[in-house]
Amino acid sequence: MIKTTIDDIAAELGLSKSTVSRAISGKGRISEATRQRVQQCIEQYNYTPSAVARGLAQKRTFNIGVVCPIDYEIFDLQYFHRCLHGISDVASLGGYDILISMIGDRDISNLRRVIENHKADGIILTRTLFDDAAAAYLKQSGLPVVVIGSSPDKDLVQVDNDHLNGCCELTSVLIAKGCRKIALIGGDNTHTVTAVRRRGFELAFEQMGLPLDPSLIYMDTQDERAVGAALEDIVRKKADCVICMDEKLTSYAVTECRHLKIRIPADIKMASFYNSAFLETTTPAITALDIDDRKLGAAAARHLLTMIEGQPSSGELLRSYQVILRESTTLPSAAGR
Amino acid sequence: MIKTTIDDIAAELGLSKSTVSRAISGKGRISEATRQRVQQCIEQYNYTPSAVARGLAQKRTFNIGVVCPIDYEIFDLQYFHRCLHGISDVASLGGYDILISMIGDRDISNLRRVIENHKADGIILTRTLFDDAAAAYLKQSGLPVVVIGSSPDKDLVQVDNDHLNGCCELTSVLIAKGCRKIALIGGDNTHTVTAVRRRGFELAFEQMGLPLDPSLIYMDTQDERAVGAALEDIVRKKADCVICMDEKLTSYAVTECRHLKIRIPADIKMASFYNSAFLETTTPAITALDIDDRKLGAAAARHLLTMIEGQPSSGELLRSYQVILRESTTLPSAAGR
DNA sequence: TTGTAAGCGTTATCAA
DNA sequence: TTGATAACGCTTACAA
Repeated sequence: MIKTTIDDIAAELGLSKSTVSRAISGKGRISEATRQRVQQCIEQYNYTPSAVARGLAQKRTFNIGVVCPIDYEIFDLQYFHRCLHGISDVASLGGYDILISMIGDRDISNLRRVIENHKADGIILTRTLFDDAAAAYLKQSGLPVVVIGSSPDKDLVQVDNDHLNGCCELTSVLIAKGCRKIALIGGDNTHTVTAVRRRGFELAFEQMGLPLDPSLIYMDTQDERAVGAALEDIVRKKADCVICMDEKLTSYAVTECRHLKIRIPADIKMASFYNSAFLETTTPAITALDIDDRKLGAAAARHLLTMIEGQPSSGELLRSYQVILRESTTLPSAAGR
Repeated sequence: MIKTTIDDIAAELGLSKSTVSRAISGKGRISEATRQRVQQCIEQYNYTPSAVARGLAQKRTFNIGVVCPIDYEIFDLQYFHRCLHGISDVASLGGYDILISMIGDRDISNLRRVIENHKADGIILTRTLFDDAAAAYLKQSGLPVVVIGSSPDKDLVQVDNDHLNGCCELTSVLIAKGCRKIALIGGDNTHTVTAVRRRGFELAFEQMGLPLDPSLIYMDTQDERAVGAALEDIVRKKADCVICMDEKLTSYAVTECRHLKIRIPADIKMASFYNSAFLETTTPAITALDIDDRKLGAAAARHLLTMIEGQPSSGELLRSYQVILRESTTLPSAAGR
């Protein structure tokens, strides 16, 4: 089963291969008659052009690279998968495929190989860290790069959800519901989004002109134990609400409340700055900020393709979030159920 | 920043590009002296060969395609991610990169594009369905294909964990612990693994020479409601143990038990045919069959690379599973905690 | 509108 | 051991 090439088609039709090429790509003037003939012959012979050859001729690969951190946990994976979905939608529209590079925190060899071998026309980073080895490497590579999330490096094109205003909005809603002593449990300090979420939280208090008790902010609480300790402290301080920065922390907090016999929302209200399926099925369901990760991925891919075409891009801040209110923050009066 | 090519290196060194090519690839006889000179020059100029050009010359892409079902749920994603990790390990050793095709149940256009444009040298399928559109398409494509899991199509090279014996072993352990009325809750009937797991369950009874009550087998219970209904039925029939086929079903079952005030393991024991981090943190921790997905991915990639090199492969059945006993199946006598 | 021919950056064949 | 030279399959000036 030897592959048919553009020469075969040209020979069969008695045309030159440049004519066939033009008929396929639609570039350059071509009579409608021959274009039809070519089209028909192509289908008959089941001819499909080689992307490799085309790539060599056009100095392109028609691949976009997506970096997948090897240390992604179960919760991150859903985010990643949805981003990928959006990226894939846009990429395939442009005739691009997706090349995945799995990288560790320090070992970015898979990414290097892709860049060095010129196997992708651009790269998307689905998260950024402070002191990000991948981001630093990509920057000096000169290839078009889009990061999803906010990178400390403002030279990189960024596509992000407006976490600042989203978190501010959710916090404001809780304040409006009467919460005054709101605690915040924050995760990984090396992730840039952590800082933004904290800022959004603080912003809500500033906008409402309310005092904020800094001792109610718990940062870098990564594991179950840390969350448990924070929660005990929070209860001791008689906070009326606790917000966790992501669904992992929230799940820890819910479990911990169960252990400590703290009732949600009767004893304390709870909310999450990142929604997930888990939060709607748990008892009680948890109020959360919902973000459309697929849109985020699609936007990133769109910007990357633009840059690959040679046009500049300045990134984008998407407003595709919404506050979803659930039982965990119902008012005391309505907490009869 | 114009890319340096093999010609530049050749010119700089006063060699022909074929010599340089040989020095790099190591193929053909070359004096150690020139090989060193070339090596040094390459590093100095920071030259890296174009994979596209090499691909065209060798009629290869150095990509392996991995199919990612778009409908993967949160639980599947962890399995997929670990497979991918193993695939990536082996692929990068062979100088290959990973091309991801996201496909729907029926819409395999992203996969088709990869195949038609000849963008991958082989494909790995991480799951198979009965009546699998992707598998059928790949088969007729003629490209090397490895499926992870057991496909009904025996023409496809399969790499799988030995679910049959694994599930049989877990079931046997439970029987040995004194369980007699063991119920089985099974998931998606369109997934081939579902049938294998059921068979392993039955096998344990046959091997022990014990009767099996078919009415305790609940198949195709996909959602929470179905699991809940099954569980109520199971309790009514006074089963002493229930095995769920995967961690999603198990999580549903645990939640349902909580609602129904059924205590695990005091009232009923519980186990899962697929382990996950979730099962060790839940209360109580759930006995499960642990499978090394990363090894599975690595094995699949190894077989695929072999096939790409032109050698035949007959697949592999890995025994990398282990039964992990946890609280959910402790004996009544020890259930004091 | 179509054809010719020169790339694109490698590898492979065959001489030297 | 090295060097010409012809592929590999496609695109794209430039010519006809």
